Amino acid sequence: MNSGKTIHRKKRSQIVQNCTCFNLRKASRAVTQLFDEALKPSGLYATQFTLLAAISSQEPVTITKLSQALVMDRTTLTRNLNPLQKEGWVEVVPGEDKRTKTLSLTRSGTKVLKVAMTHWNQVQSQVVKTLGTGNWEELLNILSLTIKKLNPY
Amino acid sequence: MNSGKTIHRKKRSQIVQNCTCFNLRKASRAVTQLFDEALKPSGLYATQFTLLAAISSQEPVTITKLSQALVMDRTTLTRNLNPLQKEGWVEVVPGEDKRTKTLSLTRSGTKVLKVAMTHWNQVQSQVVKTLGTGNWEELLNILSLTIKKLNPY
DNA sequence: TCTATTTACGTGCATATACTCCTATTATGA
DNA sequence: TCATAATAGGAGTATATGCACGTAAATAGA
Repeated sequence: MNSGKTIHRKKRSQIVQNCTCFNLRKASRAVTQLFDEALKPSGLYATQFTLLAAISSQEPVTITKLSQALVMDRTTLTRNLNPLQKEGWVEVVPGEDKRTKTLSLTRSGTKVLKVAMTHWNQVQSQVVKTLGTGNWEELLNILSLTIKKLNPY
Repeated sequence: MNSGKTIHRKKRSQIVQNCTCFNLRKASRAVTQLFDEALKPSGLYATQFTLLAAISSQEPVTITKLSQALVMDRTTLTRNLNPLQKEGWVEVVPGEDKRTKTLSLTRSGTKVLKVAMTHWNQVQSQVVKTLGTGNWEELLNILSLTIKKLNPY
């Protein structure tokens, strides 16, 4: 026989197990830890690798525009740029519209990105292999759908 | 005809688009923003709601054990507990093993969790509806698989 | 033209995340 | 028993995230 408390405990356990937000964040933590570890030799965190690659593929790009592409708050992007600027990997210059700032990679930023890509390829392949190609494709597809449907921007 | 630079740009764009880590984090940001907004009336962030619910379903539980269940670094959990302790929602007491600390909800913690559950139910339902039930189930399943296969703990 | 609004961005503040190094307690095994 | 190893946890440091509020530049409209 179950006490009322036990029933509530089970209920709350179900909530945690079913929470879309919790499961996404949990999976993010697991995968981020893998990528951070794999990218260590390059001196980049996973987030920083993403930023450099995104800038590389869109430069010159303004802060607001890039932040929307990344589904990231504008101010978060600004702060995430700081360590990259300190390292001399990203150049931030005023745009033609004096309100804006445009981002681009420096030569040294391009270099570190190139090194990081080797390690990225390895860990990405490892993840695809571990999940199985079919599962990985399903994951990416459903994440894209989720972003598309729930993205506030 | 494409220049070498254009080709590289496309390549890097593909990398960002296909990166497992980037897509998971991006989706996490989108969904977390939704849940944070929905839970605002309760005074909880999404992460804090998760923590309270997890403690509620496992109390009394030690820090290390809970951190493993959440796929979260032990020290991260310790720090995430601080605001919850300050608010008087979580009680931290030494365990029988004097090295450990056991976590449990206070009466006030149980109360705020109950209020938050109402809002959680709403936003969770909204997400399921927006994605479509089938897609949502697929998302949860593939996230579970990902966590299971890639979880370092 | 000139004012009001919109847009782009930064800062202060708070929480989230994890690595490294450290202490205290428990367990092990010679 | 006692020294050593293993375990649980905390503090310092750094990055990641986003809200509220404020400033400067561009735009719209009278």
